[in-house]
Amino acid sequence: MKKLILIDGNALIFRAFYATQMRMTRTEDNRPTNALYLFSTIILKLLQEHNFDDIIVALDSPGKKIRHQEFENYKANRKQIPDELKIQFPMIKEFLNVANIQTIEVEGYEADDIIGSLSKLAIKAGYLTQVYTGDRDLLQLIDENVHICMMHKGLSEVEVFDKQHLKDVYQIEPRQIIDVKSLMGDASDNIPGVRGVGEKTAFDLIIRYGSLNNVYASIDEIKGKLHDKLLVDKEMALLSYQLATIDTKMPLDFDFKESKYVDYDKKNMNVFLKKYNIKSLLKYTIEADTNEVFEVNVEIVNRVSQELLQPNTFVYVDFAGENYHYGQLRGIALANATKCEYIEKDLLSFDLDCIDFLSNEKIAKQGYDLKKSFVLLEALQIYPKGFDLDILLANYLLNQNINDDPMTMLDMYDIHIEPQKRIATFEEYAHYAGKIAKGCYIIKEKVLQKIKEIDNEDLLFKVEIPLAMILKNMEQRGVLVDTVLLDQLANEYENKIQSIEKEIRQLVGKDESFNLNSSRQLADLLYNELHLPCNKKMSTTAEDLTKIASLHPVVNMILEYRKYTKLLNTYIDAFYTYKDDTNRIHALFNQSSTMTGRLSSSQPNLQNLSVRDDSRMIIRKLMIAPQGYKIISLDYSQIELRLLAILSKDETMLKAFKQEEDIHTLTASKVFKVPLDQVSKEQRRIAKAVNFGIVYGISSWGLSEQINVDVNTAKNFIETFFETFPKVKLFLESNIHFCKENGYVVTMLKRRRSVPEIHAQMYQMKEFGKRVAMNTPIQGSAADIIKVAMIAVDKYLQENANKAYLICQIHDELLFEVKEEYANEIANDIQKIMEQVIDGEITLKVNYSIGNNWLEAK
DNA sequence: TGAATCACG
DNA sequence: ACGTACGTGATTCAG
Repeated sequence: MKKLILIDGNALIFRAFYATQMRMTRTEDNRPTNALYLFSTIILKLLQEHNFDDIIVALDSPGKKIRHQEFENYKANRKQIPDELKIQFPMIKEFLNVANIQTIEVEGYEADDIIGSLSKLAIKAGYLTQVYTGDRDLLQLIDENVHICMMHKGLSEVEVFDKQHLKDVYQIEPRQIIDVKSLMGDASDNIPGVRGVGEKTAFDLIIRYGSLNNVYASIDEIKGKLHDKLLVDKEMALLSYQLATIDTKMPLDFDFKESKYVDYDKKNMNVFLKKYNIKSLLKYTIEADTNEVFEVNVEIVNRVSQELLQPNTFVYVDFAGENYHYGQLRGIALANATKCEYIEKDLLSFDLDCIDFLSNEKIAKQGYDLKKSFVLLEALQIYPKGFDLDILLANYLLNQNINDDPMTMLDMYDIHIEPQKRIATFEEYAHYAGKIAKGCYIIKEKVLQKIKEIDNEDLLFKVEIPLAMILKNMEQRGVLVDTVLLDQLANEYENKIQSIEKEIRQLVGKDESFNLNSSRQLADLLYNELHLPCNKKMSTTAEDLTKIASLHPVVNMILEYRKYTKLLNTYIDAFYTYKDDTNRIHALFNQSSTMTGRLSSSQPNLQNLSVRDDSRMIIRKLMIAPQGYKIISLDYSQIELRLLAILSKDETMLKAFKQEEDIHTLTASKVFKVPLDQVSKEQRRIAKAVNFGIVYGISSWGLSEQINVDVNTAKNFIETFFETFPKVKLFLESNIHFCKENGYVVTMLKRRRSVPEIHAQMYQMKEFGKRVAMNTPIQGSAADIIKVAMIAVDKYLQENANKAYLICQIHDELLFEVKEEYANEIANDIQKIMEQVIDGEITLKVNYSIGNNWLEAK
């Protein structure tokens, strides 16, 4: 028989709170967690120690109770929930979510009623139900297949009540609990009962007469004071009967598919417990790590043995530095089914057999992070070839939630390697690298099988892996920096910052102890000392400061100060840090770091150089073309909206793009109901925000915040948008639907992103899941397209060798260094290639420009 | 280490 | 009754 565990959530939460109030536990930022702590302890223990098929936690929903209507005093006596407990409810919900436990709350009903109704449904569905509660009321629900597990004291002891046990203990039938309660009342639930009748008398009466009605039918048999008491409060007793009766016929349409229990993700639970500082429960989550540690016999060799210089050996390049363009590998580890060896880099340089093996195109081999591996090997004049799998990229397609740490990747395949010590000996890190190589060798087929299962072979082998090589070349070439201008700007900004800082300190009378960079201190100054008006939580964002700039001269000075410190600290300094002796910057373009399939850039980030206004944009002038070259920039115009049109097949939107109309103006004309040629600048600006909002997975509240209108106006904009582009609405809805059905969404190239949030219990999480479901197919498809474009362009550049080089990608834009004499021709060709990566009803549009530096090429 | 802030698509 | 736009990375403060 299937077994269902049904938990009276609120009863458990309250008990957990009051039981541990004296030894309060807290998060590091001092939020109380005692109820969360004990609640989690009980649930995790229950999950581990009990066999069951389904589990549900029933919760009270906030708001007016239907029972209030029956008796206005109902629960009026109930104490206010202490604040210390109140703030733990969201944490507990988050816990249940992480624990994969279905929760149920229904507006207007209490947990009791939900449990009552659910237990009846469970009987029909063929379950044996165990209800965990601390509330004796629920004993009335006992049935052949419904047992009540009464939690006592520290909640460690559980007394299981079935019909027989109830009879043994109280000598009554389940339904008679209601009769007893209607006589004795319940102070905490504010059920009045009969004054002067307590537990003992109530039970005696019901045991003797069987029911409340029979008590009154036989009232003449009862003598003395009790007789009078019963008569005086007869009405109260009858009302109490109603109040004490748990509703078992709520209109619930619950599908038990929802409550099937699947084990929670230990990793997520680990993160959760750490977040709330619940150390004592970590044993439930790291058990997997400590259980079985992966051990391999790693031989440290002077020459790699022939057995390993064979097809399908896994090669792991061992590197520990921050940036592989500026550091050297320590060595490489090689593994196959029978052997695992590590060779240090200086010895590798002399191991010609191994070098031949690595460079032999005809011997297939596999690696982890080929981009990084190749850069490191090439620095030793070893030019690897024949690598047909990058297991990092493969794994990235399976799960974007990875960081690029091979240990955590292997963890997911139940290969648990002990983390490396911070200070390790040569033997220790060689051993570690060996284990990774061996682990990767072992999981290789499994990973490929999974790639096949989700039909991602083309994406992996025709897009991501070739792209890795293109990115490698791009990073290696780097971007040339104008050092003369760099020095000049550095000087200028330093001076500016100094003088602004001095002025500010003079103006507000603050010495060095006041830290201008501290937003807290700044907020204190502006809002508490200078009493400038603030709405929200004393925010000092540029946006909010601009609003109050006219009220005090210091505000604009702060904005200037912020601007120049930002430019100096984030950009100028970074360029000094990362430029090599040829004045080139080799930023990283990370291929496995985003959830959507985009690239990201770091060390330094070249994808967020200022563009907003002239004074900031000058940063881009630092990226220059060498003598005899030009910089060309090509960018996709409105790629995400164009994709939205293509993917949704919305006729109006497709037509607009076909006719090269301005999409923001079109939206404005529809939303504001004015002719196309009468759209004002302001209207276009708002329409642009609406269009973006659609791509981000719109909410009327979000849009209203963005464009500073009330929620209803924003709502109207959205509705008009959807009326204008009805298929866009259908498309977005179908994405949500698909996501709910499958738990993931896909892009044009079948790239998957799993969206566990879509099944979350917590409202905000679920809403986030929906927005992700709407946005990722668009943003991710745009990422797919530029990747394909980069591959096509690379092919073209190889055919036109040494004329142009890709140097940067900024999501929808590609930058090239190109020989001056070919600049126009090549820009034209690349434009065509980029535009034609997809063929359909409408083509993509690419704009380009040419200049001596990045600023000019924009 | 996380929050705040600011830079980009 | 909630608390919200999507995707990134770098710097700085404060605990």
